[in-house]
Amino acid sequence: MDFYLEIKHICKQTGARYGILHTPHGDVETPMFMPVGTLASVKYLSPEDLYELEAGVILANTYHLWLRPGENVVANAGGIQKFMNYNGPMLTDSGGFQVFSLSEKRKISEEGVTFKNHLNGEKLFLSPEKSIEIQNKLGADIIMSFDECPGYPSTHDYMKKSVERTIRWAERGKIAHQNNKQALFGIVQGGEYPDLRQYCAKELVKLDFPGYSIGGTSVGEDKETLYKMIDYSIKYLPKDKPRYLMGVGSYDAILEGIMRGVDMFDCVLPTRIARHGALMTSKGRLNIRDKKYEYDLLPIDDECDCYTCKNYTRSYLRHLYKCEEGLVKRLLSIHNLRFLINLTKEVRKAIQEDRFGDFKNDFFEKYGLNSKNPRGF
RNA sequence: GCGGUUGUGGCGAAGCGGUUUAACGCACCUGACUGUGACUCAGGCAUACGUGGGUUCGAUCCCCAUCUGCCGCC
Repeated sequence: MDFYLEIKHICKQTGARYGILHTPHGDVETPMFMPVGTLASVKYLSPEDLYELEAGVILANTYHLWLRPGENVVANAGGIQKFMNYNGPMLTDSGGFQVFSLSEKRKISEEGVTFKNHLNGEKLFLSPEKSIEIQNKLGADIIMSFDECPGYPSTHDYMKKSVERTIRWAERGKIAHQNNKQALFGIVQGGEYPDLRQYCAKELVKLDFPGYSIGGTSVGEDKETLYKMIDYSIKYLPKDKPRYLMGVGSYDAILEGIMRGVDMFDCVLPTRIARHGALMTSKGRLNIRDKKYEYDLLPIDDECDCYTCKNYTRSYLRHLYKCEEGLVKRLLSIHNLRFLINLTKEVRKAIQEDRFGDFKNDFFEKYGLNSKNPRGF
């Protein structure tokens, strides 16, 4: 089998997992953070940048690639890795999140979701089978079940119906899945309701997926609720399969997730906020456009080893940002991604040395994160 | 020299006798962004009605003078 998670160590202090995820496009260590490249491109970064970042798995999106350039264009190029010239593991999201994010332009039925194409208004229909068919053609190493991602909060009544449908969709997707080189993950939904999370997780486990995602997260819930969602889901998932927490990229939530047994994270946060001038640093958040950096010749973060921090000053980066020079988006994206990748790297080391609990506490203390100020990013 | 025209916060630009804290853009200063519809969204600052008179219960808005820029003519 080309795809499996090899658990190498479990932290005696916390139970957090260190492992190696084997994929057809190479091995990656977990826990890991996966940059998002929706349209087969991590915005402003080249594959060479991604290699230097040690980015590992890159995400792309079924819905967006379906619309442009179309899955056949990608298949014609030999699959998404060849198409975008990234020789590493990739993952495609199913389009389920777009049911949430494009909620004003869609209608959900048992069969699937009717979308209004956000580019030209054209009516489109995406079903579990269609999503899998597209993902088969895109050819990523890891693909996602087509799920419904309800907003937060949703009523128990609605969530129950939604979860039952998501489970049926997962089963339909599994039946439709034809490419045995791709690992299809089931997605646990159920909002903040423990009974629905349990039900969903158990039903999906019966279908025996090679990995499981925790979805319905990062849709407006607070951090404590997010952590409950993880807890309510993860305890029913098999220990030998990878767990992927979808859409979470703030560093505090990543650490909390890892402590709870999560192996994989993805998020647009580091790249999106970078494009808007906000940076994650070992001293907390920094906004490069702030006037106080006008004459500042220090790097963004003196503890960072990224290309940007090794070569550029805050003063220059601020100048680029203020002048809207495109280069700044690349340089800042590189920094934020490297920050999270380095964080998970340190976490892996801490897990192997059975001190992840201490690491997490130290980190939170250093960043001034506590119950009074629970917010990282 | 004569005629016309213009003059509103750093810049551009509404308003044209009585709902104005005098719009709105840009710039400037901040904040947000969590399976990317995103160089987006939100908020804030600002010694702004050329100057001096006059008409009016009331003038950015009307009249006179003056200064400034622009256009045209001798």
